[in-house]
Amino acid sequence: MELEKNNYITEPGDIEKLKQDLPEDEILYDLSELFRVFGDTTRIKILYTLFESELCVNDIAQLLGMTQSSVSHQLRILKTAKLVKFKRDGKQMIYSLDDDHVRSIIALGLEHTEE
Amino acid sequence: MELEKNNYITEPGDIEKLKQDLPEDEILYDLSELFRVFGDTTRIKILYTLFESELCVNDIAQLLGMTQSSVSHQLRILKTAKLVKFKRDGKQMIYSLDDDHVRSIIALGLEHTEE
DNA sequence: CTTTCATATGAATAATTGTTCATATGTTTC
DNA sequence: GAAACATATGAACAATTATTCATATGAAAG
Repeated sequence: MELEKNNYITEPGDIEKLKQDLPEDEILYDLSELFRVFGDTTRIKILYTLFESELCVNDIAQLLGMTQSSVSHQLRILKTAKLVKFKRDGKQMIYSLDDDHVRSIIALGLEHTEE
Repeated sequence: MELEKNNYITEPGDIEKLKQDLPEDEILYDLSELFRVFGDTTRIKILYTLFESELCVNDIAQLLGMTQSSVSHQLRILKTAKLVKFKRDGKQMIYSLDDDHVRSIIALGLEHTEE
């Protein structure tokens, strides 16, 4: 039988201190939620098509060889995450990137994967 | 009945041109795969704990109130994605962030969510 | 070499999620 | 107002995945 012993690098008190340094659960949840949106091939592809020009739903679907329905579903998720915005033009909805974070986040991701 | 008509913003030929500008499928898949790793609350939390100091598995588990098994499973995914690295110290495995992309990607993500 | 401690891993389960199909909403044209 | 077109949306199904439980590996201590 062992007596009390502590092989940990951190002292037991340190754990408590580190725990307090963590951001609130809600913030970390929102953060992971954002990345989850980027974490799907279809959505990444959609975002990429919008890098160059704004496009309507049908164009995106054709470009990616996907159904209109599937693209529309995914656009909704991208809208909710404020990654794309849209305007109406007659019967069509024209989608475009919402802000420059999209570009920079994807660029950073590429830097990592390309290593 | 309508005659042939084209309401699209893009000309039919443009679609083909845009299609060629898209990166290869594999690159986009790897990219979404990377973000999928960030897209889980547990893994984001683990990464965050490693922002301040390197830690062993048990410390991380205590810090986050999770089981050792669950943390270990997630660490494996983070290892595979080259987001964390580790060294052995006796019986313990000491984990730390693998490169600075982790910090910058998370920082960018926070910028977006905090808006 | 047996026990203990720290971590890893495999299988099973539960929950989440992307796509499809059918249909609804909304706009334009006649 | 009816028909045609563009997009959105709800339900169902299939696939992916995070956690748990049990157990395996591997190191240190006696």
